[in-house]
Amino acid sequence: MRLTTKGRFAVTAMIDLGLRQASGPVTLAAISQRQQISLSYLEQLFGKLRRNELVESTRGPGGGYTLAREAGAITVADIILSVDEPIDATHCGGKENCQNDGSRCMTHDLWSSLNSRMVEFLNSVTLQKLVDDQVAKGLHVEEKPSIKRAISAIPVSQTVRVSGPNSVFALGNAFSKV
Amino acid sequence: MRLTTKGRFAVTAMIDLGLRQASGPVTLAAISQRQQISLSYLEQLFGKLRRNELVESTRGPGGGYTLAREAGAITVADIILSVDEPIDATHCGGKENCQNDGSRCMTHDLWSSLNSRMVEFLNSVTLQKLVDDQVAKGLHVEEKPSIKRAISAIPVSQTVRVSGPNSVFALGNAFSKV
DNA sequence: TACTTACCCGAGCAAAACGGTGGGTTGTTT
DNA sequence: AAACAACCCACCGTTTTGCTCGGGTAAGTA
Repeated sequence: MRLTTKGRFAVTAMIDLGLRQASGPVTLAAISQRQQISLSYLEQLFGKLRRNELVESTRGPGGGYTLAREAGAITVADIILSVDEPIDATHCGGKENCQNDGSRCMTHDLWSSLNSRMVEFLNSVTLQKLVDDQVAKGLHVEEKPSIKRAISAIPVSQTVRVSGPNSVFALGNAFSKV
Repeated sequence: MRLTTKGRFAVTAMIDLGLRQASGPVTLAAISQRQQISLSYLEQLFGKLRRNELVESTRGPGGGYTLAREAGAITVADIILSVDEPIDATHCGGKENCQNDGSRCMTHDLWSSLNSRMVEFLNSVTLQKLVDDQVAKGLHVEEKPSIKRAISAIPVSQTVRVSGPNSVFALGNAFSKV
């Protein structure tokens, strides 16, 4: 379990996806603009997220990404472990060829335990929780309903296509929670 | 809060120090041999640990490092934050110049909250806890009392000097818990 | 004083990872 | 056919990682 900005970008992008996917697939270009992450970098991240079956992709116009399962079933650990493949902090590569003077390489057990506790914790935080937090904060911070206007203004005109199999649920109930 | 092998090495070395400091200052050379970490790399890590007042050093023959306070008052977060100085995962450097289309840069609040939860968790794990775990595992894994023999065999002959102010408590009650 | 030990410090260095760019392809829809 | 957007891959400059080397300095011992 490594924890770098790479994993943070992935979580940020997934939250953005969780916030917007109600109105159909979300394009990486849109996430790139909103979250200020380069498109190609997002492509790399979502390639890994897709191979780890956290997101699903739809090609062609009106396509984009959606969550592969509900946000409540995706944890922060899932996301981070997908893009930040773990590294071994052991010099002996998992084998037991590092005993020197009686105290044999305590690195294994030590990190496997602390690591499992870390994963356990990050597994307790679901994407749904982070999305909810974001919605709550967004409402409290900006008191005027500029968000709702923005949401209802964005999709219709340019970004979202209202016909085709990719946008069946298009609008109407989008962000009904808000 | 970053989490790399650097922080792991630091924690590993600190556990080694916590296990051995009862018999006086522990040299980096000894930790280097036991934990298979290069001496100069350890020097860099312990330089940061000392500047963050987690360890104290004693120079000269018989010198080495000791914990600056009891192991129960040192947390994993203390260690990791000492050697792995944090980095900002925000593109806008703490300011609010990243609002684009209504949803202004949610990275700040998001990561500050998740980050504080991470630190909170790693702050709940003390070095004493890790040392105790290590002692317990060490006793269960190797059933024969080879550890005790090793401990009582090492200091007298070569490594530790029995005179001088650095080794007053030298032996006798060393590792009395074991 | 001379000597040893061991912390201290800085420069440097190969390898890896980070974050990003560019160009091209495949598939879908209009 | 044209537009769109996911997909794929190779490359790239920079930073970080781990580590080495070489010297310097403080504290003890003979």
